[in-house]
Amino acid sequence: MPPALLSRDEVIERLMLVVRRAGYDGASLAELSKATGLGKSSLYHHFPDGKDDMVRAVLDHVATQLRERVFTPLRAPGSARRRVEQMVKTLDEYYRGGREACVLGNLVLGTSRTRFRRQLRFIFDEWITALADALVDAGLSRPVARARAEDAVMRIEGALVLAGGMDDVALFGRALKQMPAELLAPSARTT
Amino acid sequence: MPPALLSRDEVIERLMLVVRRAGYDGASLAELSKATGLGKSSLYHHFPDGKDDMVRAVLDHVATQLRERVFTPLRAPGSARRRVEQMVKTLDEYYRGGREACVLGNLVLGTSRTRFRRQLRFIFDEWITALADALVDAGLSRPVARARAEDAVMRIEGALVLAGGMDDVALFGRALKQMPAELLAPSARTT
DNA sequence: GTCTATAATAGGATAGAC
DNA sequence: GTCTATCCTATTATAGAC
Repeated sequence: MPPALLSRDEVIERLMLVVRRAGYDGASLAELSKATGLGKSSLYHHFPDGKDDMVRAVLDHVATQLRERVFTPLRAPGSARRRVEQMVKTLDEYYRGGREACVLGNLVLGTSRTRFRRQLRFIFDEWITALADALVDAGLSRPVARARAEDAVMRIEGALVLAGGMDDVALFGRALKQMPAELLAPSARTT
Repeated sequence: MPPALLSRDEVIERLMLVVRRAGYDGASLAELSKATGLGKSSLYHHFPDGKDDMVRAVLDHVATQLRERVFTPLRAPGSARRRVEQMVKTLDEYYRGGREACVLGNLVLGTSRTRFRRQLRFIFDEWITALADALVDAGLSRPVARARAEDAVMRIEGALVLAGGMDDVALFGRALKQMPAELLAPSARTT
């Protein structure tokens, strides 16, 4: 936002890095200020409603990024398996192999869930729907595809929590690795 | 702790209810005081190091409860399937069908992960190990049992996050329901 | 073992100069 | 659009009476 300094997107990107590490309750204005290089007053200039505004912007930004980097590629031409593998690769990079937490998960927990309910719900639903669409392309029935997509998002969130709790990023890597096969297995018993 | 009022365990139980809803960063002394009916000074009397002490006590309490209600039953005599189903039932009650968050997950996220690293890691590991032992009893190889147990804990944590984020507890119910079958399926492709 | 009172600090937010 | 200075409230923590 400052002419010659960071663009609005860059500012929001830095806010996002704080929020995904500390969550809503743990992200202080002091930290957000430090991370962006903007004084508190400058932050209020760009985000008049304070932290809530900033986090809303972060969620908008995350939604946009997910659309560009995950949802749209999931609907691109090419084999469904390729597209799912691409999603896994992108997530592995975004979460730095399990070392970084999820903004969404961090906002669901703590005291902030109700504050951002609509946005959170919408993003999760978009994600699940995009993934389910790819699985339908791969020949699965709509209900099976939806159930598996929900399961995949669950696992990703859970894998990040467990990898953080066990201090073992390998858990996240393994969960990601087996994801394409489990999502695309011929429909039978797995719901 | 107060003679004639709440026992120490009851106090800690109430602290736990606050922590699992608000997390470390979102749990203020004012709330913890209100939830226990003890003034701030009384809380400091029982937990001299303040919030950190309280949360450590909460984690000890959670570990004890899990041992009594989950880990020990997982190793009791009887069919492995029964024992896994019992775990699922207990978890469903504890998390109130997905309406309540997980203390552990809430402490992994936010800024508190490093503070309670050891305890978190230990509890998750105990849980996974107890579940894996039951699966070995059911005839699975040790590595398959371990991998599936990790996957189950992941799913539980992820299901709570996603159910919270989507505001749809049915997601949690479904995840739990299919858990016994997935854990106990004959070993083949599912790792 | 609990309380009231109080201190000390951090957090969120605003005013006004530049 | 950013800054310094300031305000107010909440938060953590302690002192000391009962």
